[in-house]
Amino acid sequence: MRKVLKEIYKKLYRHFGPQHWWPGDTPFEVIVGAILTQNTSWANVEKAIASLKSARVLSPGKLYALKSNRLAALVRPSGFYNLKAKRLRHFLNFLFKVYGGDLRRMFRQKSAKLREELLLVKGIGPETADSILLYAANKPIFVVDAYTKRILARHAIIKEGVGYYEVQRLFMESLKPNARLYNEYHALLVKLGKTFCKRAKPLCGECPIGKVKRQK
DNA sequence: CACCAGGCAAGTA
DNA sequence: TACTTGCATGGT
Repeated sequence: MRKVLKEIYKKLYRHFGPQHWWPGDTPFEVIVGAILTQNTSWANVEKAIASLKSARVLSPGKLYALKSNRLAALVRPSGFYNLKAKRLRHFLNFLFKVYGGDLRRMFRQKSAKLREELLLVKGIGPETADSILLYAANKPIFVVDAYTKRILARHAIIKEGVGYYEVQRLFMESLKPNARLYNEYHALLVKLGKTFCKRAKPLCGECPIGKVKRQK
């Protein structure tokens, strides 16, 4: 089992190559993207980020100073705009209250502690918290999503319906704690999922990891 | 037309 | 604990 996940990574990387995921200009942009992308395609998130940039408000202080309805209007292209405006606000409240609005200070916090704090923010669940830790803070925390579970289940590496933390632990106990690796691996799993592992039509025959030896 | 996209909170049982 | 639903839009 320890080796299976490494083998899958190699196959995915050979097949798809590097994904250049989360090309945000700043860590703050990545965090905003992590909240806006919830249940939303990345293309629409980019439109929302672009509108924030053109309004020149894509920084913690500027965003914090916006009225809620103005913020909602700016993030409208990403969908769920009223909800997401609130969620951004909740995060900013936390950031300013606990870390004085200073992201670098926040990232200096121990990742386990920061993770707990992020999960207390309304609108930030496990996947978003881990995305922030990995993609914005560059901490070696593995991000699990629906594709990750589905792909592993299809290859009989896990059972259907296992919890987020079980899957996360599996990755983190099998791989060295390397943020660069976790970053690429998660992105590759999403890529594979979109290509071959949709719910409606499983195409595991053509899947590049289809022939991985499955052990228990 | 149905279904999905890089989820989460709140309500219910 | 484990489901269910609202949240809103744009692409395929």
